[in-house]
Amino acid sequence: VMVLRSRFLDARRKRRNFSKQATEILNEYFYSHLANPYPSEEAKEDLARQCQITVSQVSNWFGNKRIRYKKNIAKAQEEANMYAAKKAHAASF
Amino acid sequence: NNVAQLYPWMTRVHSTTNSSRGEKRQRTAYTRNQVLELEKEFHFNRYLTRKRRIEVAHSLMLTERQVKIWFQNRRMKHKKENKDRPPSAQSAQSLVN
DNA sequence: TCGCGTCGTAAATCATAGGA
DNA sequence: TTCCTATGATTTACGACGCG
Repeated sequence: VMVLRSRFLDARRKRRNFSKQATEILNEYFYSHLANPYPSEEAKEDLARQCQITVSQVSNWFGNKRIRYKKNIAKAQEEANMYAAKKAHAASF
Repeated sequence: NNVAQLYPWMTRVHSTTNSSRGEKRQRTAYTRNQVLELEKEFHFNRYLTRKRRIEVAHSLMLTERQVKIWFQNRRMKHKKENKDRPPSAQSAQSLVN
């Protein structure tokens, strides 16, 4: 279909991936709250500060993460196990 | 070993608008013209009267519900733009001295 | 009880970033 | 450079809850 959408005036084009550290912080929170990965407004604000991004971006990240996790449970679980192992290792010190 | 489990949030929640099997929820993409007209209307007034909503819905081939929801979403978008956005004026707030 | 408002999110889709 | 997938943002559509 002719998606001759307004390819102009779209902030999405200036998108930049988050820094590796930011993604790491978000993933650690996500996997350490896997039973209920819905950060409160306050938690989002904390994450936003730590990651140097906006609260909206934190919300977008969690929304995308949840949906994509569901899209491929198997693959996502590998990552989940990885973070669990990492956490366990860190706790052993 | 495998710490990941199937928590309730991981289950589909929207499957279908109603009735029987057939999954896959479809998200209709409004045409450029529909969005253009809706934006014009929004610029005119952020809230629609029942009467105006019916007129707009009919002229754009949308349901009243779709128009109502479009306006609700549009208002939220507007709010977000004027919130996360305005670091314009004075970003000086971190003057802890 | 209706009916429309906000808020937070689901799910699909868009648009580009980034890497082989 | 050319694909192709990963990723962040935006767009429809609801559910939950508030208020008049």
